[in-house]
Amino acid sequence: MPAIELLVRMLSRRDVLSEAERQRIHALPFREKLFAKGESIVVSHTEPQESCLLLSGIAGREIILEDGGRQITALQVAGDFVDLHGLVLKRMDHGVLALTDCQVANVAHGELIKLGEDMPHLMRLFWLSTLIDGAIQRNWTASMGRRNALSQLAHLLCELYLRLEVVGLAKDGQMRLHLSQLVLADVLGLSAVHVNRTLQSLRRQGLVEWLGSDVTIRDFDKLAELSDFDQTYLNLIRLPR
Amino acid sequence: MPAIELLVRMLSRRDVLSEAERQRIHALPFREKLFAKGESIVVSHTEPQESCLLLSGIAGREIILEDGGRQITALQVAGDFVDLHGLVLKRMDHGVLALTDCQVANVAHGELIKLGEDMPHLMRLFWLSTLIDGAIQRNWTASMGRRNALSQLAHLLCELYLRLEVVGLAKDGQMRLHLSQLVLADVLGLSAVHVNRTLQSLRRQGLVEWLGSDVTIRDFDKLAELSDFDQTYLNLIRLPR
DNA sequence: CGTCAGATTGATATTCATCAAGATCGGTGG
DNA sequence: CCACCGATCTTGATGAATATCAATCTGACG
Repeated sequence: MPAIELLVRMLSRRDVLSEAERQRIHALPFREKLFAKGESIVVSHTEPQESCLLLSGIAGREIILEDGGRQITALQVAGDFVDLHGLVLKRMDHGVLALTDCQVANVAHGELIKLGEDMPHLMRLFWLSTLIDGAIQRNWTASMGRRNALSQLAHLLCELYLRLEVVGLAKDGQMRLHLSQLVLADVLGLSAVHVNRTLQSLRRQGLVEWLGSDVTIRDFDKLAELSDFDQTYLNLIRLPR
Repeated sequence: MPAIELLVRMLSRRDVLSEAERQRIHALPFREKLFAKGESIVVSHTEPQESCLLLSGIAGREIILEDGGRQITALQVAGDFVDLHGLVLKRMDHGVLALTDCQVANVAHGELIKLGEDMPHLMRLFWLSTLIDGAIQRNWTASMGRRNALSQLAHLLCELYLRLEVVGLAKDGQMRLHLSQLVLADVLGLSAVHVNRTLQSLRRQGLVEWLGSDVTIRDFDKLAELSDFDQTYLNLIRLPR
């Protein structure tokens, strides 16, 4: 599968692509690049000239506070067009970090702008991709503000499961999440210790198994109920946009 | 000032608009509408056919949880293009509520799409507007996750001050925020009681005065320092986008 | 075999929520 | 003009959720 096909797949999940659009996307020139776990994919406060499509691995947007505290504000998985933001925002207000080894395809901003001007519908779909990020973000905000640690973690697992399923990386309740509890803590805004105890609670209730990086959702429905999960926000519907 | 001029002003703060673009925006047909405090501007899970530009007042995006808890995930002020989301996302995953009396200008989606197709640069600026919303959201996430109530509130006040200043609604440290502490609590993900005590602390430190709906920032720099505020994310820079 | 990152555990400290009771304030009807 | 009303703000007391600190344990890997 050519790298860029993942993008077609992600967009096709949300709208119908014409043959011409498909071809233009496949014609996009890109540079493949590898990042080891812990490396910065995009550095905060810089002005990137390319946008990167995540081909494999998990990346996180991070905001580092003055006191050294870190908040991961988003998780990106394969198929996500990480950093379309830079295309329009220019100067990054946050960094993107490889949370596992990551493979990305870099596409020059100029190419994307040209593509968008030629095919407004595709530009709207790129826009859509960032809006879905926004919708996810809103739901994280709701989780952090109004859910307890248990529901918050459960909600995150439901979300990640569905997102990975879309790109074929989750099935039958199973997925790989190579994330340490410390990273999870920075995602949820909790302490690592509390994440540990919260996870144990999910395990004790028989809802989740988490061995190394292999996660098994034992009972998605119960998990969804526990966390008041409503998947509307993931926009997993094919609509004319 | 014609209602739609606010939009021109908001965009001009981020990029240069050509005369042609200006004219096309002014030619946009719109319907003005009033919402009383407490009314829904956009109802969750519906599919709006128009996008609304907020002309005056304050609106909030809200997510209601099963247990009745509410999280306000964003505040919108005059000049904000509330609900451009609906244009591309179609089905709303959240509602927009008038937190004060609000005056809005509704523009049909069809008109916006046409405008965007004719003028790709304008479409990018609409996109930009939603990306700035996203950047703000990210920073709220960081605040909720990693800042204590005091810093979080201080951070919010710095942000609102700058955003209102852009549209001429804040000056010399003063702004009007007709928001109850209960609303503030739902914004910050705290209890109303705790918001009250946190506010008192800001007052005691001589950083903020809050009388009725008149807010005075006594010392913006200290407030910014206290909350580790970095305005990069508001994108208050005129750049070719 | 030693090392190191990550997971786990227990004890204690903080922050924040909850509950319940006044105090205040702006607006409204008589 | 005044009395009253509901909404909002304020305060105190108590409890729950989560953070912090400090060990210990585990498993992968050179």
